[in-house]
Amino acid sequence: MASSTQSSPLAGPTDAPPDAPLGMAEAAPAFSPLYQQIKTLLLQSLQAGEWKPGDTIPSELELAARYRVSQGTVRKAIDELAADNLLVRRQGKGTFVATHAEQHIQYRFLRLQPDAGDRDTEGPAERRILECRRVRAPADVARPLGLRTGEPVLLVRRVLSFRGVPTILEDVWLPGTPFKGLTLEALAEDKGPMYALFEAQFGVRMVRAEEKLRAVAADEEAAGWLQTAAGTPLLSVERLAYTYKDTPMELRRGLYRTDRHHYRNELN
Amino acid sequence: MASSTQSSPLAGPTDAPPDAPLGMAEAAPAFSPLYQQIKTLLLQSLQAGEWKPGDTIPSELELAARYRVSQGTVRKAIDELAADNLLVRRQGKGTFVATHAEQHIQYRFLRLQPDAGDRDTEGPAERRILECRRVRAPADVARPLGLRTGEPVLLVRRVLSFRGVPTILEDVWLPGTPFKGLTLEALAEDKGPMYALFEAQFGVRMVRAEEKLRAVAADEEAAGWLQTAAGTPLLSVERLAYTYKDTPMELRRGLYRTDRHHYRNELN
DNA sequence: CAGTGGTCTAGACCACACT
DNA sequence: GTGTGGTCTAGACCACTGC
Repeated sequence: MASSTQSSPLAGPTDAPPDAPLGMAEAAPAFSPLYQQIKTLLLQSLQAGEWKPGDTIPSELELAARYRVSQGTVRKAIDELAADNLLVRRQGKGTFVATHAEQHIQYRFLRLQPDAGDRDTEGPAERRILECRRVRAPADVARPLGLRTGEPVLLVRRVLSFRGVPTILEDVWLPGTPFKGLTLEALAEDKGPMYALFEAQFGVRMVRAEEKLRAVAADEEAAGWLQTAAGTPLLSVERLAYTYKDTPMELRRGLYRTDRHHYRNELN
Repeated sequence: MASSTQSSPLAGPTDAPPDAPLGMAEAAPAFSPLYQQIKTLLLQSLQAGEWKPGDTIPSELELAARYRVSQGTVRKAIDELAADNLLVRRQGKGTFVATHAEQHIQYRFLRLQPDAGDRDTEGPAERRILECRRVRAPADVARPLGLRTGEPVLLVRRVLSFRGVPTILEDVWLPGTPFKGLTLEALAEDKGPMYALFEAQFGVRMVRAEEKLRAVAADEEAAGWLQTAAGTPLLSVERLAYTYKDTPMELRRGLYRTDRHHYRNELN
């Protein structure tokens, strides 16, 4: 099996045309290893919802049989998906679709931490939804989300508090179509991460995100919500979150108080 | 070879004692796979300077022969080290020790980016060393570096400018012993990343780092160096950088202007 | 061409979880 | 015990680099 260069047991679309011109019209023939093709197929199954967050996917041997490759090959594909946090392996139990719910430690994307000392006594954040409105997307929201200016979007504004201290004020912008039906009530009643609700209610799983940080001065409104003085330095965090296939699905603009907390980052 | 549970072809220190009590005194027997042991050995060779940054390490087959394991096993060990950015694989050429010099895109740890638009015209940073002094470590510097208060450390203060605009003011604290002989002149003459100089001159390779970010107001001194007004919100970035074996080797406290730049982060 | 890393296989066995 | 992921091997062949 491993020999015939690009026989591809699955007639995948990644194959080069069987009679590509020898002159090579443009790009390289784009050799793609078998395990990459498997990875793509698994990704498609995930995206299509064949297996939902929290589900266990078929065993390595099953998948190997389905795709007509060796166990080692599907293993390598799964390894990469697990490295990207799309799948979670659990020895003896199986391989699971990653989820923002019950993800042993919640708030996977929230990098704000209490300063030393308060580590243990912190407890979970108290959430307060200020509003949830359907609006037309301003240009600076539409562009990053890949929408056109004026298309309908949802705007959720909320405040997170720790130990009673309002610490985060954020606006969450969501494209209107995939999140049709999201209400303030649903958000207010929900416990657990917002991204878990997105999975359960709308089948949208956030996979990765990019953040841009700045230091800004609190304006009157922000100062009010965060119970601090206007002009106080705040950490501005703009997050663009993506689903499968690198599709942007959420724009979040937050202001963080950093007098008792800090934003923690690891560099490798 | 793969069978005898823990025969360990290399008599590594990770082996469980051959006659551990069946009652299991305390922790688990700590089963450690072969490839992990190989990884540890490679790490030791790196740390000992057997192969220096930029060097090519022995081929997979050579290492497999040396350690008496299969190629696949050393491959997995190297894979993990490459994932941690300690090694770099180059097909057809070999496996190399990662380096901060010539690392195709420099400043691996600097996350500050020009805002959209200025991307191309930015060019390299202009550096100005303000001072380089030998001092006694204050408590808040000694602790994170794993030193005792009052031990000798080096303090380097510098300003980085982009397109003529002073943007970063930072204090770099280094333990005195490993960096004995570092002078302002050496720093001033050097081009290229500071971490490349550390590798070349002192054999210290920075492997990973942790950063804590905050928004703060510029005091008079910072405002002066950064040519801005006192009270301007600045991004405070405290970085602890580690060498091999998770040894902290540098503490850096920086203030970033974020009016034309932002701190970019990827969440996975 | 030889040498390096990269892919793929087939099969054996180990560690872990559930029943 | 059965089934799952995890480790290890041995060998074949492919892709890339440089002599």
